[in-house]
Amino acid sequence: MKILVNTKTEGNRLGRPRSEKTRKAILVAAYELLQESGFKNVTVDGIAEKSGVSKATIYKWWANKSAVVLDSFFDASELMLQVPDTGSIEEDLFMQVSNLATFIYSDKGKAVSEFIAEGQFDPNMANEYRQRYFFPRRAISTNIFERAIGRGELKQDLDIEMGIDLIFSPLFYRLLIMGEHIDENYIKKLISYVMIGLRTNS
Amino acid sequence: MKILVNTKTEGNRLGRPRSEKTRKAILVAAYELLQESGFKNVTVDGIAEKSGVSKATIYKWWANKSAVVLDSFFDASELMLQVPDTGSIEEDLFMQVSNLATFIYSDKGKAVSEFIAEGQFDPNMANEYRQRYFFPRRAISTNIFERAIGRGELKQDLDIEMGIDLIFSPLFYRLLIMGEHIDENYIKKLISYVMIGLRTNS
Amino acid sequence: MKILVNTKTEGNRLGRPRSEKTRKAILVAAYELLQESGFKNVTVDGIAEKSGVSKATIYKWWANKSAVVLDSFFDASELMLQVPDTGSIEEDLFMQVSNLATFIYSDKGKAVSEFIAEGQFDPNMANEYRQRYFFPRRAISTNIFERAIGRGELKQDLDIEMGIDLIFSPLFYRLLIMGEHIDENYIKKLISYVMIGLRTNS
Amino acid sequence: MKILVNTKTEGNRLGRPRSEKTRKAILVAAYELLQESGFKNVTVDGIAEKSGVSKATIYKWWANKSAVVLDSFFDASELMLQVPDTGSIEEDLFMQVSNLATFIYSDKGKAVSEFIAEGQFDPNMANEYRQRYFFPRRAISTNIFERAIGRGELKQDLDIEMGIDLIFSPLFYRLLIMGEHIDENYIKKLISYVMIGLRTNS
DNA sequence: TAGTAACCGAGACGGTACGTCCCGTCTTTAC
DNA sequence: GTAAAGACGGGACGTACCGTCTCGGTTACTA
Repeated sequence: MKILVNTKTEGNRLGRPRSEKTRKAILVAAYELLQESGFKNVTVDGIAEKSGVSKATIYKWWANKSAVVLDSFFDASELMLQVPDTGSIEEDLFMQVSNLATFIYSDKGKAVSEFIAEGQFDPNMANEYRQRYFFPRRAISTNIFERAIGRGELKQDLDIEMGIDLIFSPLFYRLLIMGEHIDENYIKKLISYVMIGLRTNS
Repeated sequence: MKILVNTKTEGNRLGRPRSEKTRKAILVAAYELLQESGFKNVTVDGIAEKSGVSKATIYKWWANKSAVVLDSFFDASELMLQVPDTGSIEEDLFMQVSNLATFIYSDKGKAVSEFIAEGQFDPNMANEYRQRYFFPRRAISTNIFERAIGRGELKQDLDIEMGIDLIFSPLFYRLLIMGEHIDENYIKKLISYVMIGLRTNS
Repeated sequence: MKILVNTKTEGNRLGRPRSEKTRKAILVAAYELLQESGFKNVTVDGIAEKSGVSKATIYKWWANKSAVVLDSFFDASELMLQVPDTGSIEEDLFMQVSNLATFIYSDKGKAVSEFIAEGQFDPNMANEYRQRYFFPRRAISTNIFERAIGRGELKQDLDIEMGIDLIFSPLFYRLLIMGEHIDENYIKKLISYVMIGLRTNS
Repeated sequence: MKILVNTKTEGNRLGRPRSEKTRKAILVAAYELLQESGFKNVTVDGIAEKSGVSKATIYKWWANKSAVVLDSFFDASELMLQVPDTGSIEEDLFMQVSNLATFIYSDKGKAVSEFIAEGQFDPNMANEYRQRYFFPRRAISTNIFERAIGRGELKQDLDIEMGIDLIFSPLFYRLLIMGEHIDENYIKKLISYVMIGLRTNS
């Protein structure tokens, strides 16, 4: 499931092997700069200086600034995705959405909206974070919905993809377009509204 | 309702008045470049050259590139917002959402996602397009919802803001994050799912 | 006779005029760096930093490092070319050659051999210093020879170009290829040897 | 007389001996690149790739790019220096100078001026080509002059070094500074002019 | 015939400079 | 005062080549 930006098939043994220390130094520097200054203000020169690595080395392994920074983000987020399983679809979804919301509004999470923004101008980047960030999260939600269907809580013929869209998209709409935070009440109400339409008896 | 980027004009009377021809030339050039090359590839030098206007003049009236280009977009979209009123909430919403979707996926509309993207790095810009683009559209939706409540179609105590979020946010989620188009069937199904939760009898 | 690298026809009046201060700052910085570090170690970044001018400005007016540095050299050498006229061809030539030798072996003059060197890889540069440095000097020598012919000292049908070559080329041969200095005795002996072949009665 | 760049070999016996095949491959590749692209455009990476040898190996045996390329030049020029002996100083010198001129203006010989150029910035290199290229040639000229003195053609107390300078330096002056070719007539005239000054009866 | 020292290919790496691009500001003259 | 023309400082970009290094693997003397 995890798609890496660059590893160049580990099986190569010819020549001097890539320095793990260097790779890590780059990612750490990139991530720190991202936290300090935000995506727009991170520069490759800056990463090079901070990490003590030459620009050429950075450009050898990553296509451009976006690629390094994105990679540094995933490298830093040791992202044990939790799979909520409380027995109630509302509970499960609430946990997942509010965890996500908490992260997205946190210092560490503010990069997410910057990545989405940059992704509008850089299709490769967009594809990358979709694969590495959003798809794994949607997979968990799919699981949550499937279990709920199995328990008879939700319609048998439910369009799960749309269910997920309904639950998560307001979060990003508020974040990206309205520029507003949402709170727990909003999430609870949202879930309760949506669930009515998805239930067995509706 | 319409908020302009720059007018400051009103009360000034001394000296040569601002040339309307120049203003228009800038906006037209900016808009054409936006269509041709996308937001990122528009440059102020480019606008100046294409319009035969000096850069100083552009910077005199607009704060930066984003401001001109955004303004050119609104100047070009002679945007008579239509207020659907079919007597059915589903019909009204379907019209509004599918119009919006059609636009957003069109050549002219692709700028919207670029503006949202740039807005993540430029709060002023974000505020600007919110005021000029999104709030007017939400106002119409509010009207649609209020009429439906009045007709008894929807709950009396409905949280209209959240209703609007539920209907519109999947469109942008798919656009900005999933990078996918949505079709009429998606919109219809979406509205039908959501409406169940908002109806009087639910 | 003087051929300038770049002035772009003084008659232009539109737009902000080129800053003489900036031009001078660049040339001064370039010349100082040339003296301090030698041609190879001069960098455009260095000139930019030392002069407080942006690299873009430098590259706007000069094609590359060589062009600026060469220009700075001529700008610094306020080169009142002296035309010796002692009444004796030997005296005249001795003055000219030993002046040249003194300069070429001085700190300021060591750039000349670096320019010639660089000229082997950059035909434009070679042409430039030929026009600005060598041709004017040869013109003076031509004058010296012509006067001597007029006085009857030298053959009427003398190949003046070759005469000049014979007098000056050993200087550069010793400088560029043998890497040796020549002294006054060498010059005197050289002139006396050559003159025998060029005299009327030979 | 022949001074090699690197041999250091002599006394070593332990370990794997240096591969002659590798040495030759490097020199051949370097020389071909020199011919194709000129000195400035030869890169060590290029030599390594073309020869199938690693950069480290190149740097193990030569100090830098200049050293390899210069060495490749001498390796390629199987330079049986001919010693003209026609019985006439004019004839002997004409043969030597015109041979040199022909070479210097040929494709293979254009490297000479590039070496001289590079030598201005790299004293080691300058010393190297002086020892390997110019001194052997001057030795032959010395021989020619000495024989002529022995035959009574030239002055007994002739400054031979200066005689050689006078004959050869115009060739390089024209090549390096004027950027011009010289032809047979030039050489003949040059020799006849110079000889007058050097003869017994002058 | 086994050790071992030196050789060698592959290629990663730090460093330094390059020349380009675009931003937003400033400085002229012309209207 | 408005405007065109265009010079300018700043700052980042991505590229190129240098010379050094670190691996794994090879080769041929010497014990």
